[in-house]
Amino acid sequence: MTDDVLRRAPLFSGLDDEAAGALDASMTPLTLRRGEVLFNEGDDGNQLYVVTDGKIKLGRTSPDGRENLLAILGPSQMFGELSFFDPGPRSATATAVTDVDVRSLGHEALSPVLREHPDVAMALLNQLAGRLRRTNEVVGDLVFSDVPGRVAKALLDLASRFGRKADDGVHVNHDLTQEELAQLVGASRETVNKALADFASRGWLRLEPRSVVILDLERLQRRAR
Amino acid sequence: MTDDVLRRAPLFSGLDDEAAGALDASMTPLTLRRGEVLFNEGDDGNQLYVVTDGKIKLGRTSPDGRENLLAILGPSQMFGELSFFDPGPRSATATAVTDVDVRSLGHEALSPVLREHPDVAMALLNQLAGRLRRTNEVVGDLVFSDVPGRVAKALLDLASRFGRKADDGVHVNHDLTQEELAQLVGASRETVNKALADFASRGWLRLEPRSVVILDLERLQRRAR
DNA sequence: TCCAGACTGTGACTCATCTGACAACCCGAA
DNA sequence: TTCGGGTTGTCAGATGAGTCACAGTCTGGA
Repeated sequence: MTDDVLRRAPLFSGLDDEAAGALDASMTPLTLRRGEVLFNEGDDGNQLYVVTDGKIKLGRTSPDGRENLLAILGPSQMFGELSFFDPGPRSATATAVTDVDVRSLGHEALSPVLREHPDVAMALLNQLAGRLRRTNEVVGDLVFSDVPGRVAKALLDLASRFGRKADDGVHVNHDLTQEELAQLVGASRETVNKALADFASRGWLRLEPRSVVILDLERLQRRAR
Repeated sequence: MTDDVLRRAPLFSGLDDEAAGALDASMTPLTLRRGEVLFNEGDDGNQLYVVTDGKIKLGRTSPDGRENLLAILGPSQMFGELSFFDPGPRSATATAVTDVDVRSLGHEALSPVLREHPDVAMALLNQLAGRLRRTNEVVGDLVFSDVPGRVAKALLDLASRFGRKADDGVHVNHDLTQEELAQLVGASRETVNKALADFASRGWLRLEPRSVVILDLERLQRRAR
């Protein structure tokens, strides 16, 4: 049920059922098709969103048109908070990677909640701190790791969030093209393709369209460091 | 007065004089010499710090010993908040770049303030969101820009925070060795040195030990993009 | 005042990654 | 069933930046 998905969002932690219900009621549901854009880098807007189903990608475009993905977000994850807490134009473009359902929340609706429920503010601080931690990690990876290492790391991250364990390995339906995967790790599609092919030839994983099956988690983890 | 410096910290915005005084009183002052380490990556600890004088660098070390700087912090700036809001080991090492004065604050002292002053929580959310924005920007730069571009950008950032305008240009006493500057932009010392030498030969800036004078802000800005 | 150690400046060599250029493939829509 | 666009797989250069290896310079202590 999408209600469960919502309740699992950090935004709702620390709220009793009544308050959660009230907050939920003030959110607007929204559906997008794969490829549709929710908002663009540079847009105004202070809505905050929670994914209830599907995946969203957050990306930035360089002056010369190349693209870089900051994150892939799945159910229960929040985005759009930057312009929400630090008013200003959106710093990234949000695009649907699959068909998606999201809920949006305006500034007016959340502010009173933050005032009355300090726990929610704490949960959000916690959430942002965690996000900052992970982003710092990404910076480190870009500086220290080579492309195959970053690809391995990205696959493991996707696996931990979207993977399903099966007899033959961990099935990761990431829904990303190799082009998108490349933008996510900050490399060219060709180089990422070679890294994937290499992993596959070593028997660490099996490639499928927009999906991989991880066969040897151990080695992939070792390659990621 | 250091009190002014403190009051300018986001932590204190939204507090009336009384509350600010109380919070101030619960902070412990601390002095470090250039090179001294305040805390290490991996340490436990949930203190939050505010710089009152001097500069602190936050850095991470890769498994093979190379180093990467996440930020250079000056007066009024806060750090150590990650382990504060998202309990866990410190994700970076904090080292004094110059002799420094800082104030530290324990979790026990701030929690009640957050509960009673929602404005402070909002200011902190705002602060973290801003930090996240800038870190995302850094990720983009690492992916899109070459080393000279990143060096130019770093110099401009340092100039905006530590620069003093004079007749012959903007004097930026960054107090960083070229090695540190290189770690900040994620490049080798040699490459950074060459970029700086190139900028100097074009007349965009004049090199001084641990300091630069920016002579042509315009061009440097253009090179940064 | 002198020295040692830490910084800065610069070259030659190497290598990972990007670029550009194709061929092969797959799947959905006419 | 066939066509076409969006994918995936590979190759042969080109190149930015890292590493190594010095020499020159500055600076703070003894």
